Amino acid sequence: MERNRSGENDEPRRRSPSGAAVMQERVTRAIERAVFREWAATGYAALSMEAVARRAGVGKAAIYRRWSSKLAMVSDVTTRVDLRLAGRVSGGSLKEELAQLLWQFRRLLRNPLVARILPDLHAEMPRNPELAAAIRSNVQINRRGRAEQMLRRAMARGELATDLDTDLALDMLGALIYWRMIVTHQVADDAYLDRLTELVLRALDARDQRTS
Amino acid sequence: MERNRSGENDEPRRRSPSGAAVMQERVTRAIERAVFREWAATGYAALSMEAVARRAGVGKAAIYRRWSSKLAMVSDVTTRVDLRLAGRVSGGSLKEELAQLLWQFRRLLRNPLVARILPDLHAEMPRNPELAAAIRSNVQINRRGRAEQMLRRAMARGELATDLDTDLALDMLGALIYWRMIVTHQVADDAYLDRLTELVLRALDARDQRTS
Amino acid sequence: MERNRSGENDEPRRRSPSGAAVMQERVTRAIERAVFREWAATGYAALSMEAVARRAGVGKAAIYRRWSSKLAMVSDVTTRVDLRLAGRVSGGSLKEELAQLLWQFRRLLRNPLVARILPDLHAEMPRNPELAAAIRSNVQINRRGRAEQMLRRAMARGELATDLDTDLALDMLGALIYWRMIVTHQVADDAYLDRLTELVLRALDARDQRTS
Amino acid sequence: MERNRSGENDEPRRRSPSGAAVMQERVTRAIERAVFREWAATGYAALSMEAVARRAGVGKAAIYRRWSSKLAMVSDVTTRVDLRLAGRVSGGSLKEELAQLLWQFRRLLRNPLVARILPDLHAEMPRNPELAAAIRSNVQINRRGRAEQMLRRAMARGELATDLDTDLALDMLGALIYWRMIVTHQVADDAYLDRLTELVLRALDARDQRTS
DNA sequence: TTCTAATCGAGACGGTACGTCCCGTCTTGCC
DNA sequence: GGCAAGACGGGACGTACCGTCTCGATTAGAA
Repeated sequence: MERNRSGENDEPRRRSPSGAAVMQERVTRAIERAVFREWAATGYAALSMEAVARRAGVGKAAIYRRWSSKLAMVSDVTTRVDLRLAGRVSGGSLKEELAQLLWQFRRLLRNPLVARILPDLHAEMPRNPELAAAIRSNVQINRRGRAEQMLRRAMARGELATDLDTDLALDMLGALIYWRMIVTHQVADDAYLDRLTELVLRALDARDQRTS
Repeated sequence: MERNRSGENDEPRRRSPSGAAVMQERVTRAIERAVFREWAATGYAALSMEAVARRAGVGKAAIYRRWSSKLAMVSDVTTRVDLRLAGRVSGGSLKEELAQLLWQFRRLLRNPLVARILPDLHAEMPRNPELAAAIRSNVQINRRGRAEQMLRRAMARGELATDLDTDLALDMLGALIYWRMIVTHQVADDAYLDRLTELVLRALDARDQRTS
Repeated sequence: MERNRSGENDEPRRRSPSGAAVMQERVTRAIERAVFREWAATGYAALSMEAVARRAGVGKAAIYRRWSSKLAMVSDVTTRVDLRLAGRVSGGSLKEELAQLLWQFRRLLRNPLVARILPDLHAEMPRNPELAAAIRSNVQINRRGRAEQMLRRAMARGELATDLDTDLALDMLGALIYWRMIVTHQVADDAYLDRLTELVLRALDARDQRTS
Repeated sequence: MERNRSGENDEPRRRSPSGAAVMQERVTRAIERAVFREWAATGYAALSMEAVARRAGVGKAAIYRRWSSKLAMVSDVTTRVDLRLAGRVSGGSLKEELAQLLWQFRRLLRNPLVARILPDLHAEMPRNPELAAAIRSNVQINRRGRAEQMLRRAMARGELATDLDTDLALDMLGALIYWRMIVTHQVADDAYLDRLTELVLRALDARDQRTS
């Protein structure tokens, strides 16, 4: 497992433009790029701050000035991926919206970086309350909020009972794909998602309003 | 993140019994215990052989004599734990058996060592094919097998349709509790398990045969 | 043979002065002191880099950054000590200068560090050409040179024959005290040095010029 | 620096002859042979008990049953060499006996094993009182005693003054050769020994009785 | 001749040190 | 004041020996 040697950094090192706080931004970008490259090359556990700094052509201090630890850096960088990969959910029926949600989630989990860092984050959470809080507020609530809105819209349309067990319903939307892809590492192809959609609708006792 | 200091090992160090080749067995046990405790405390990536040796009151060589690497040690030791914690499932109806299964799974995940080790394991699997294979064959298949037998018994009793989507059904049995307890760290109290039981039965389109 | 335990280092660890690149110099000094202390306590063969680092309150890397091996460190550090301990020799007569030389040498050998390090050095020399060369050029030639000048001055004054066997004479000046103090570990008190002075003068066939 | 591998021992391993306490003797011999071979191959510092045991085809316990440490083993084995190399001193005159003594000493110090282990012993003595006592009683007193008898014979013959400073005289006999060969590593050829003989006689104020 | 005690080779035991790498912090001098 | 560079103390890596201890087999001398 060969690492970078001195001078093998990927950044062009043009200091001259001499703008202002432009440099800091450039440094940040260079670090982010380096994190992704190193991560892909070595995996999370073997990802060393030294290698990231070397690859980015940056001092270690510049990294620690921005993030307090490898995990913090990595989870922050990851968050950007998450947001970029998330999309809007809208459609005429619960079934359509549900399918969009599941497909989006699958797309997210198919991103190799996400698939590798998510379990790391979940594993670290019980050992690291601050991280846990950050993840919960930034990622889960966000995602859960969007799913909840979808359910509420379906209730408003009469597709779902208004006394639905929302809590449990929301768990179902994330749990099965995560379990399938991250925990048991089985395939989750289109057919599986179709079957899963039907299962969820059945479990939620959904009624199709359009055909009535 | 506090580690052991010199002399803080957990083993009583009684050499005197002096029986036979008992010592080697005792050393092995001490190492296994230490692996679990260290793992729970620091996580897989930060699990150091030195800390394990220190905690077990053992020389590093004694560990390397048994396993060639951290991975080998960890995947060997891991395969022992699940079997010990698993129980039997039997009862008159699908609902009863399902409840037993869910309660057992919750008991397993409430074990702090397991709760901390499992996500680490899943995080490590995609980076480590050998470990993944070991886990899959020793743990998951075993557990999935027991759940599948439960479903088959219910089919035989007429509680489930014989064309049931078993694959998806099995996912449901593990996914939600795991998601709830390990991924999102929400509470999974008795009421939640009750609601979950009902949800699963509804999703599987189960029919209660006793009342007919 | 007790070694240092954690925290028992001899250095006060005051980082605050914060002057300039003073730190590197301070670290170097601390290592040198530690080398001498450890050497005297355990001998060259048992001198471990870890013990030196511990005693100096320094990381091992700080040592290896300065010297590539134990030998390099030791032979470099050694060459500094002799010069500091040497003194001037001057006086009206050969007898007086000779006495000064012997007393100086005794003072050197009475330094416990020197008394323990010198024989180690001589023991190591035949096994280690580089060390031998370093010692020879830095220490022995220096010392021998000063003694030779003393003899030449005595010749100029007519106290010694000009065809004196200088080689042998120089051996005599060092050999007996070393043998007495280092090899056989007998006492070398003032009376002994007086008797030795007379013996040397007799062996060299010296003539006192002042009384003529 | 290649060492022995398992099975590469030099001893034929014939247990069958089944004599009596013959085995212990055979083991002892095998160890001694192995010590010399290893020593020659690696030097004292790198001489490991494991390698000696391996080379001798013997368990480590068999060595430690005989000697308490590497140094004890080595100095014991060395002693046998010393005794074998020592000879008698006898002749008609002090000059002749003195020459014999010096030549014998040179022969001893020319033995590479002796030349390497003697300084090790002297270096270890101040750190190891037991070893010091053993060396002093077994080696030095022995040797010093033989030299003293030579001086007494010379006094009886009238070649030396009866009020001779014996202490100092004895030092001279050992000091210069040791200094020359072991400490400064200069050559000590026949011419040097001749000159040294003359120097000693002059220092002792010896009178040749045969020509008078 | 049988039994008991000692010794054998083998190798596991708890340790220490090796020289290297990386951690996260701190210092320096350039820009 | 942020930057890159890199030294700092620290700790873990996997290996080699240390000196001790345990093992079952072999050998010893006394009963």
